[in-house]
Amino acid sequence: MPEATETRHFIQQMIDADIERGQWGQPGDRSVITTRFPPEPNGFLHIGHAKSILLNYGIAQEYGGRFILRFDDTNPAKEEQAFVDSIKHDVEWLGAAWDGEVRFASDYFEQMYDWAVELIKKGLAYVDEQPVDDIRAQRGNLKEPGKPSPDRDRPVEENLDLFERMKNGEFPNGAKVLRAKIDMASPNMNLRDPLMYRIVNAPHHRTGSTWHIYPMYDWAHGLEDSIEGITNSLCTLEFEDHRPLYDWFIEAINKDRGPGGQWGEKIHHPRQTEFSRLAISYTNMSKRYMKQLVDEHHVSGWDDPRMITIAGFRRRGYTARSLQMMVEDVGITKFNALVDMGRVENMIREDLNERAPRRMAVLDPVKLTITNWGEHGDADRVEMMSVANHPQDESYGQREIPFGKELYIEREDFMEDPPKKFFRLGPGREVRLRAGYWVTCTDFTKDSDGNITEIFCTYDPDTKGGNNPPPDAEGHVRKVKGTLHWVHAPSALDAEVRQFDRLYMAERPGKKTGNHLDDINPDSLQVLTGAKVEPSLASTTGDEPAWEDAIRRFQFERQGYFCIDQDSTPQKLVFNRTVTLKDSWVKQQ
RNA sequence: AGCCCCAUGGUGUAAUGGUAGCACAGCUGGUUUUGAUCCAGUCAGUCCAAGUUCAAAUCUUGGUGGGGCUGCCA
Repeated sequence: MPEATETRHFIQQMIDADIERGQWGQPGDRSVITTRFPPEPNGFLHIGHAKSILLNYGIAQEYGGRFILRFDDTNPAKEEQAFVDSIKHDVEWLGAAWDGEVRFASDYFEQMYDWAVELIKKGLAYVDEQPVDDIRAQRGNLKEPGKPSPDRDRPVEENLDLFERMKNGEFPNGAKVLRAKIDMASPNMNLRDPLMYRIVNAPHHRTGSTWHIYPMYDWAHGLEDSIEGITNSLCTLEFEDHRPLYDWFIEAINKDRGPGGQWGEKIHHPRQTEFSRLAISYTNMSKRYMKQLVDEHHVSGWDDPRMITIAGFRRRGYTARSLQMMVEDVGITKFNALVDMGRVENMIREDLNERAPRRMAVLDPVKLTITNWGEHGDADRVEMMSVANHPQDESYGQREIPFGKELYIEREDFMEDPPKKFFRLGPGREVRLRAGYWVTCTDFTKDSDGNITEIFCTYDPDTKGGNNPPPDAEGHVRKVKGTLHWVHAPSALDAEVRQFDRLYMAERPGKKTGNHLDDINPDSLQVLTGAKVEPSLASTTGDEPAWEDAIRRFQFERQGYFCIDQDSTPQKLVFNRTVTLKDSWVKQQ
């Protein structure tokens, strides 16, 4: 039934109040709301970024405002065009459509430079020529105030000259910096005369060799937001202490601006609000850790299905919708929460249960031969069985699957000496083969290691389609507890199935020893090369939904959800297990 | 140690001075040609202490616990 009252998180409530008050323009005008996602193009996006992207995009959508994608490319040493492309793809895949062209911080370098000059002229910034270690030592620490730099009171004209020469590339890396003149004794370290520019003589992926100085993040970020008219700068908790600095920079620029002012109009002052970043148990969101996993080949790449990158989730078979649902589920707060990985898995189960067509696949096959198949017709005959593609959704229709004398069933569905609660096959036991027939085990063979090599059954021709047999003379209907999946041996297709488990065994990887590699799960990847799948998987069939990313996903009945991997070819099918089905039998054992 | 932020069932959240609710997980039962899904029921919470108030999860103060801040990274 319909939703109860929709609850609004603290950021929405704040924006509501701002709009009502006319914080950004006419009271009541919702369309002024502008948000942004500002990644640095130095790596792949992860699931934590998805929260930020979807929050910012969702706000813009909700208010009828704008959502901007801006690359924060202020450090030429670490950034690459290739990452720009992967990030755009991931944002798009998530369903967040940005307004107009993609923006780049580097497009604003000239404007930022002019403002820096303005601050120098206002006596609010100075060039510091000290070595980096001296600057660091003077900054003090958490309990001791800093000391002013000997360069702090350098005359304006000299600062202007030096800064221009920095820009022109007259000095080597690290020779000089531009600093804001704020308060070396501030209890907030960010306010102890923070650096605004450093010299970096390196080519930039977009501006080439135009610049020899590059703005520091703290100087640049708020200005980028201001230039783009961002109303709400949403960021994670660790930037809380930086907010006073961002405010200071904007106010410093706005000093003596406005009507009658000598510097022009005041610039826009965005409102920053912090929320907690996403943390998921058994994972780590650190870009550094992820890079190490890739570089040291603990995984196959940034898009390894075990990675929590957006690309990894995508390749694993997660849908954008499941990620959207997850972000919605965890909500927006300032509390440092640790989301259980199980919640994330539940989201993809929920989505795929609804949307994935059903198929049958035997991952670890053992042969099952029906010994009386020839007694009720041609022993070589193949009967086509009709089965629903989705038990809860008739619109998915039915498909025909072959059934015959020789089948494969799952090895774990047979026990030589099964306990009472084992509702599957064992000597003398009868089970239903889904949409096939009921079969009773009459015999089996083993190899010298004790492995089951073949199972022999008789089938009941009165149970075609898996249906109950007719009642006996007294009106009793024979019942069966278990239903097994199977494939027809002669027509089954070979497939490789990659099964993934969590990459880390610890809830918080690296927490105990300080090294996340100590918590790596050695068995996080299991490749099954001998799987047998039903022939309909060979090519796309009409019942498959039009997945927005064209990745084909299925439920393999009684197993889990699987998608076709990018390594798959018509000659060699490769499936990735996205997630298992919930399994109360495993728990019971 | 200084400054900043946070604290509600197992987990994630709601309640904005007036009945502590929802979801997931768990457990019990029902349906079921997937031990899935679905349905019903059930367990379980305001970090501690003092104060303000007719009334406190909510406001105040103090504690406790957790997170963040000492890059020429973002």
